[in-house]
Amino acid sequence: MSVNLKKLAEMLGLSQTTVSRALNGYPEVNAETRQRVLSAVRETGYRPNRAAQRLATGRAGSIGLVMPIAQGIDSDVHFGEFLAGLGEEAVRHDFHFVLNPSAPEDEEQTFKRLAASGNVDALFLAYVRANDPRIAMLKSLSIPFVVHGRTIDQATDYPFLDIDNTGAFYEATRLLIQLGHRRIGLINGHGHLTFAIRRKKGMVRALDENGLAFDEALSHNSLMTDEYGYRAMERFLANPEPPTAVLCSSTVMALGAVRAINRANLTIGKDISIIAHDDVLPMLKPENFMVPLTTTRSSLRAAGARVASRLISRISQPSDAVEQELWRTELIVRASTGPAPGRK
Amino acid sequence: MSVNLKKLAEMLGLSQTTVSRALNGYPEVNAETRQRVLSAVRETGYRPNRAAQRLATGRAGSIGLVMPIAQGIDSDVHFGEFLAGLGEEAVRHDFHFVLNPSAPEDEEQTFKRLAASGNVDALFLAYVRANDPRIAMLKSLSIPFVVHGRTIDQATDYPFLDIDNTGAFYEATRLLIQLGHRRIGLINGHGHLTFAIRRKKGMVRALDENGLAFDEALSHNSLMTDEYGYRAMERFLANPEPPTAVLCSSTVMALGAVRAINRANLTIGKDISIIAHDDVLPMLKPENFMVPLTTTRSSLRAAGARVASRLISRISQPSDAVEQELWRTELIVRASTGPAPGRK
DNA sequence: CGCACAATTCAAAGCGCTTTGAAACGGTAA
DNA sequence: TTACCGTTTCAAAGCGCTTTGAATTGTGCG
Repeated sequence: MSVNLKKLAEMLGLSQTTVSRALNGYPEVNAETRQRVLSAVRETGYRPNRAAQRLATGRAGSIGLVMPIAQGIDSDVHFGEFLAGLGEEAVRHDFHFVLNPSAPEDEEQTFKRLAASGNVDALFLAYVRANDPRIAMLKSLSIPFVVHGRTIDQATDYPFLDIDNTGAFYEATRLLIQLGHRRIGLINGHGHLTFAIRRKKGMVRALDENGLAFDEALSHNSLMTDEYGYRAMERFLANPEPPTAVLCSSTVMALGAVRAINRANLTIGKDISIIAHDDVLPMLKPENFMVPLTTTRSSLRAAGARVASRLISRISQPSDAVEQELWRTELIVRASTGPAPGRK
Repeated sequence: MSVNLKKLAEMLGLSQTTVSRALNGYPEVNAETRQRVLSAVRETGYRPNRAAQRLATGRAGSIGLVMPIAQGIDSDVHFGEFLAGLGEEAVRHDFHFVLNPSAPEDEEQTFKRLAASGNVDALFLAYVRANDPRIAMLKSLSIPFVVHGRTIDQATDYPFLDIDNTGAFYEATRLLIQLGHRRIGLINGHGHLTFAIRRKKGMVRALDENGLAFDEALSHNSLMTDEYGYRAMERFLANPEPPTAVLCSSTVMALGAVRAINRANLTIGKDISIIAHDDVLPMLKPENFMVPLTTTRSSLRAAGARVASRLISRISQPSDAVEQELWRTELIVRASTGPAPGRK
């Protein structure tokens, strides 16, 4: 059995109160006493029991997140990358996560349970859908939270961090149109997720402004993996009027799309242009593609770190301010975009 | 403020004891009483406070893991995939994780803290090194743990789950040799990690048996990303005597290697053969490569699920049995391997 | 010399739950 | 009737910590 406060106090001939205060940096403790306590801690390897601490203070030093997972559901690299960002920041404040795996259909329940459990000080929500009931629920929970992304049809009167998805794909599409492209495909994430909806919106807007129509036959929605990227592109290329350019919602999907293009013996940047959204995944850099990829960029990891930081500061100094951030993305032109074929 | 046991008991005109027992399925509670309690719980939305529960029982319902992360350290897809496996299993038992981010150099400390905190019932260790001090530490901690991987120079008298890395790369190398390859490169993970060491060992053994020598100039160790795969392959190809075949420790690295090969205008499976270890990452399937990849396969996610399952059963029924599992890998031949050039 | 006051320290209550040991109750055997 | 028993319920202790309110000591000053 390891040492606890009581024993430690006995050993030192002090009361638990004093020892506790010495450890938690209260000013009313004699400097010398504090030193004695600290060195005793070092000798015995004493660590406060977090559960007890939590019960006593009500604070947990942890951030709760729901991890969407179930048998048969593929893991998402993007989730991992975001987590890395959260972690990077949390480690600096000695916070940890309570990762609650949950089947997607139980998520709402899981959130409730997590909040009520007293296990976490704050919650974090991702994979936002257009009209997401989980947000109303979070608001009712009286525990700080930050949403990554934001709803569409609903009032956005809650703290969030989102990137300007509409703007990103608007700019990207505009660039393609300027380059003379008229038929542009879209390989997107799941259609019920708001980032996907907004990206499409941005694209549609740019098309509209130029008198072009969005062609549903050149549109794909799915989990963002290499494989779906490949299949989507393959399908596009089989179209009687194949696109001369394609927008991809992730470099992971772009990977598959590129493969399909190569297999069709087309040249990227010449026969067909491609722009992908780059979440800055370390394992897959756009500049390292055979033909370096033009991208709209925004670091997912940085977003994670920022969310963690906001959550943590919100915990230490509760406030009702509804912080909202909308990050711009960068449009970085590399070799995968070029003038539409038969033009120049 | 939400309902707690005391209030609930008052409302029902029962003692806390009875309510608690009713909820935890003790037999000595009148069936009717139990029903009353359960419906009251439903109405009030009562959730037991986990911290209190934990303090009282000493059990936490959670698995602790240390997430190696820090600013400037890239996240690892493989970690995410393993986590997905852990999650898949944990969700079925209503367990959750305490994810403690930690800078790699603090990991030992973090483990200690985690164990002492009372926050977790079990620990999990990955990224094992040849002679890993963390294992001795875990053993001294008197908390169940499972290691993913296993040490090399140390006695392996602790519970682990590992795959037969040596065997995997031994077989793979043998296949290449049978196909006539004499110069084989190795693109591996970090050199201090045991899986990398063992894979190299397997390769060396097969070479040895055929009178071939391992050439350090055709060997690369690093984090397993696309980019390093590319650079390594590029370097190999610049060698005065480039390899005719290459072994990759991950499909992610293979991705880069393939790119380098393409860029050099060589044909995979003809000019150069490639075999990669496949962790079954959903975002990157070997059969979807331009030239489908021959692989040694073992699902990282399945390993995660298995580790979780063992950890959980170990928690519910403590035992001293030291379970050890060594999973065989499958060698799956696809189009990326062919006879050595100038032979056949 | 005695009192007010700051500096330290302490005992005890309380956080919300589980669990031990005892009590209450009706029924049954003696 | 009394003793005994199984069933069901309860009061109270305790998990390890924080925090409140009081006690103790030392100091400066009138």
